[in-house]
Amino acid sequence: MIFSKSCVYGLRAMIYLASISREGYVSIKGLSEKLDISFHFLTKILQELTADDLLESMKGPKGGVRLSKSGGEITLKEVVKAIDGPGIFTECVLGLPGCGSEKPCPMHDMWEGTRDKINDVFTTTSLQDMSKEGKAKDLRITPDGQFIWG
Amino acid sequence: MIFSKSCVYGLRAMIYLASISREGYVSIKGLSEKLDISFHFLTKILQELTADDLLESMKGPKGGVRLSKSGGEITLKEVVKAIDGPGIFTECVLGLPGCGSEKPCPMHDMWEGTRDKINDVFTTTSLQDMSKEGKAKDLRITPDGQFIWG
DNA sequence: TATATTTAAGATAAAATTGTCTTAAAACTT
DNA sequence: AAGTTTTAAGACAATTTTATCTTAAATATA
Ligand code: FES
Ligand code: FES
Repeated sequence: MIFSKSCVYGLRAMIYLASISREGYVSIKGLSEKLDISFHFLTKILQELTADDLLESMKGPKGGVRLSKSGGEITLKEVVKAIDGPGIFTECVLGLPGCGSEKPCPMHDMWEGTRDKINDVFTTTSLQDMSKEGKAKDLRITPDGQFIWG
Repeated sequence: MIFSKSCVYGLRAMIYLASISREGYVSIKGLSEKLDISFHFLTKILQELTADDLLESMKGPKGGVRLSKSGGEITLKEVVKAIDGPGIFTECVLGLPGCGSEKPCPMHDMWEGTRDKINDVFTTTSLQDMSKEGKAKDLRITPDGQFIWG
């Protein structure tokens, strides 16, 4: 798997949040049921996104989370970086420290272009792009496919 | 990290093996010292590659491992598949089962092209390509940079 | 103010990955 | 044939990731 499970769960949640109104907060409990993710685990992941200012949270009744800015202003890269860190966009594919800075590894040249492509597509794609795509074509964001947009 | 540590160690070892003669076997002990990888851990990884017929092994004095075919005939993809499995070349980036086969996920279209690029570059690059590159330019394949080609 | 709801934070547990150690089996050397 | 070297295999341990559970803090509502 290219991303950690935490990261995948975070992406699913963020794409869903981008598909709904940002008026008011969405409870994590409700989110976890809708997306079929463990409530406590999802809570932790969303806390990371809140700490990274991609989400705003509110305690108490009527509390929950919501995107801190419009879905069109949040890139997939921001979400991945907040959860898995920037590694996939920057690290040496052979795990050597300081990719490119000093002597690179043999795979550097073949990998750099691919990594740039990954970086480009995650930088230029927003949560809104994904939620529009998913909603328009009624695509899956849960394994069982029971998820319903809107 | 895009690949597991096992996979990275396996790639480093295979690239090095492609840089030397296939006459005779190379002891894993010597390999592990040269590459600065735990002997027992490396042994396990190379066993997977042997089971996958990318390496041949021989027990006893003068024993060790060697590439089962020339470095030009083994692709990076084969090595990755043997250790980490085919996931990165085939799986849904959102972790959903059966990417593309039934309803895809919202990220499918943006990801498929990128994944194809990863697949292409790992399919068209051989161990020999990497060992030639590394040897010609004296590049690193260990973190400390103490590794010496040849 | 008291109570219920909900996130925050951190302790704990389970599972997967990474790493080490021991014993067995095979092949060479003497 | 006996002893040494080396991979094979699997038990064991440490670490990281994933998941659960408990308590605290904040907010709304009655
Ligand atoms: S140094 Fe290895 S990918 Fe850049
Ligand atoms: S279905 Fe998600 S990437 Fe193909």
